[in-house]
Amino acid sequence: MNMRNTVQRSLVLETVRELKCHATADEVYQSIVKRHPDISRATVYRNLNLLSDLGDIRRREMPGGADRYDHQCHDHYHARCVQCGRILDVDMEFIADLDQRIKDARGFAFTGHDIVFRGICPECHQ
Amino acid sequence: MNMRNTVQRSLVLETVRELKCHATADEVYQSIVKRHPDISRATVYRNLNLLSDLGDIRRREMPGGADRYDHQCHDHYHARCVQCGRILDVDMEFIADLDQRIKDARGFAFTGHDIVFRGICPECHQ
DNA sequence: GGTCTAATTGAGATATAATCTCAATAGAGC
DNA sequence: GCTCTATTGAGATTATATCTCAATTAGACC
Repeated sequence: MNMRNTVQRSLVLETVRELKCHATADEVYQSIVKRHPDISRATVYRNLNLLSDLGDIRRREMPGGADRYDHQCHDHYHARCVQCGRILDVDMEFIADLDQRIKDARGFAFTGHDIVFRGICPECHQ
Repeated sequence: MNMRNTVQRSLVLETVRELKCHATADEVYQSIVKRHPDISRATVYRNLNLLSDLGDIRRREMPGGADRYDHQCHDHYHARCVQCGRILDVDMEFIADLDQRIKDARGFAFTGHDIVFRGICPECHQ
């Protein structure tokens, strides 16, 4: 399977990088469609998936909301405002050995973990 | 606003308790509809929300999947099989002071956190 | 540059999760 | 039993994401 460089694929990658953090697929689409009105949502979704698989960007599945796409691929934690849904990076060291603290894995083969803090963001509690 | 005891509300609560752990709204609905074919999905969703607000059950929003409803209301962590989507409880002490380790809260008022481990469950890696 | 071929795209249908609308129903207080 | 209004059922709607398939096009080869 020979991968091709397409205008659309480049646009998706550039846009995720430009939007900096935690853009949803729809935000990426809305941003691209302003300059390229013919791009299809399906193309945006397809390329977000492909670029995530390639490791160029990282998909962050969020509890209670749409998936986010992050130009930062390193492991880090997030906070979500329960009022507006905004996602912020959390400034905290990554706990690499957290799964070692599990007392009984019951045959589960762990590959990673996510921590999402809940709270109210400054904008929301006025 | 006087809350009423309805057959449907009782069924939803009982069913979440019977299904023990992590049932999705659809699983609750499918379970009830066998004996009460006239119940509406909307009623199940409405009551799951109401009972969660009352604290009788607890909603667990899961990254990459439907919300789960838990008869156990205490804080604990979960693991999700990235192949089949199954959710399991994790046997690990709850880290009550985790949000104290955040270096810069940037005005965020934290109310809690969720940890979801990723991995492959025993059934899936055969 | 022209041709070939399969990867990719766009448009729209489909799937899934959840909520909303509104007329009909039925708890609960009297 | 009567009344009031919370609640329900049916179906429409919204949001998120994927799938289908014919048309397009990137890249290889000449």
